[in-house]
Amino acid sequence: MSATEIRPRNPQEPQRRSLHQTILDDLKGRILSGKWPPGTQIPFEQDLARQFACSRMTVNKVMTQLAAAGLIERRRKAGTFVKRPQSHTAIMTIVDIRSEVEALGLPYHYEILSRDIRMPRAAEAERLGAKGRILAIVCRHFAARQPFCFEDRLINLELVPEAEKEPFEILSPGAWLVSKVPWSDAEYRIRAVAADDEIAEKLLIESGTPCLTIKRRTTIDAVPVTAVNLTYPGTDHEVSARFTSRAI
Amino acid sequence: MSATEIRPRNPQEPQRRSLHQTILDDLKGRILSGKWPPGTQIPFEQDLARQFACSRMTVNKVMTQLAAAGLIERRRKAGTFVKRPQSHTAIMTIVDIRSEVEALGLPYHYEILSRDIRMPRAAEAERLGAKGRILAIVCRHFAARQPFCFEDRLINLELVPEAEKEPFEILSPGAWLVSKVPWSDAEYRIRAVAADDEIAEKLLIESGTPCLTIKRRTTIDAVPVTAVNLTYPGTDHEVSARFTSRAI
DNA sequence: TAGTGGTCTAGACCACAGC
DNA sequence: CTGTGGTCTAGACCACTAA
Repeated sequence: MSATEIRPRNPQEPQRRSLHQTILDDLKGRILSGKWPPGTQIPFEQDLARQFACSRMTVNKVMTQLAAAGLIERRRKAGTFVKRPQSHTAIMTIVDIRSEVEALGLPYHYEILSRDIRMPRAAEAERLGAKGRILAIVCRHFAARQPFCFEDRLINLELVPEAEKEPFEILSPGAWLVSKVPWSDAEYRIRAVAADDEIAEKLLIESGTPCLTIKRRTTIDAVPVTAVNLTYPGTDHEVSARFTSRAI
Repeated sequence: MSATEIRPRNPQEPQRRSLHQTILDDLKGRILSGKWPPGTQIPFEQDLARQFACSRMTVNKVMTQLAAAGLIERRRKAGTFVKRPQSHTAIMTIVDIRSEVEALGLPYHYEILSRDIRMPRAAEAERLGAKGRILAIVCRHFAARQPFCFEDRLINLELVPEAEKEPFEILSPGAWLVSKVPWSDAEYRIRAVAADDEIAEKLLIESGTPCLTIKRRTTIDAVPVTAVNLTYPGTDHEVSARFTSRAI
């Protein structure tokens, strides 16, 4: 009879999660973990359907979601590829207004003030949200020979052990991390502060000058990657952000 | 023959947009426009399938997307309903730290300092992004009898004409707008400033005190709704934001 | 218990971009 | 021209829950 045809799913597999979710989690995991770095070609729908023993429609639904989420890019005939994430700066941007005014080609450099590998102190462990070994870096960024940002960063060495050997000569720690961990979540806390003596000295301003501080904590799948405090001197720096009630 | 059965789509309708997109835009439009306010029950999948002359699977795909986007909420047996948007404060929160410290139940009030209906000046038209009549409101918010926010707001009367008659006695302009226009997009620009004389007077602080300013512009489908400048005195106020590399 | 959403299929046609 | 993604269907079974 056609009874067996009517029940296409295998009844002896109760499957807690939906097939959707299983496939989605699988593919998403490979992308977020970096196992499939940006540019990687993802198998064709037909192949995936065979691998997961399901219909192409089911795979297609997952791929549609991944594409809508911006994790992959699809082109007819060519195939499907892991997308390079638009960095957070696309939606959350630190604008240096003097830089804007002086247009392009401002000479930029930065210097590392200190670099330390250690177990975190209690406050640092709380700040980062992890208790394992950390890399603590303090540095200054300059634009047009003027200091424009003081950076105090903790990096979770258990998640990013390569950071231990990295000299950060070419890329600043932030830029290097973005290249290493392209997909991540971030929490921001922004406030105005009056410069204390240390900050004032480092940023060549007077104590009490208004500054903008940004505390950012970055995680990937809820695992802390890095925690950074950025201090921008004076009133010429601006954070811009954009929130959309979800594009579809 | 079964040839006609093999081609279920009507060939004389070339349809530029996919059926997906058409249905999605339709439903999305009714939700965003407020024609279907939060809580409204959306027709059942079967009914929608009949209305749009398509299969339930097609409708289901759209509904799944709307649900993933947070615009609707679905419950088995009960049906599908327009969701009340979690306000932007859920992802972008202005934290008053003294309020947190003093826990719940701080006495709150606010006062309107000025209220003006007029055509916008050039700078205001640019700030709002619209040239029609505006309602300009200046007000102060207090917590525990201390001023904690100075607000300077423009409202686009062409989009929200009801604001003209609204006394804002119960709800502050911001809260009132959220109730009127639940779904909107927002751009933020945040910076540290030194209080000028006017701000210092209004917030009962000394000139030059660091303050946090937030400029927010709110749009709905790219049409400006309101532009507001918020100034928080001192260093005890914090903006927190959260960015996720897109949840799926 | 009945009815809704949730999932899945096997197959079909189409549009488009690489080859 | 070939193969990929894009779309759509008619129907099936399942899971949950409100009534």
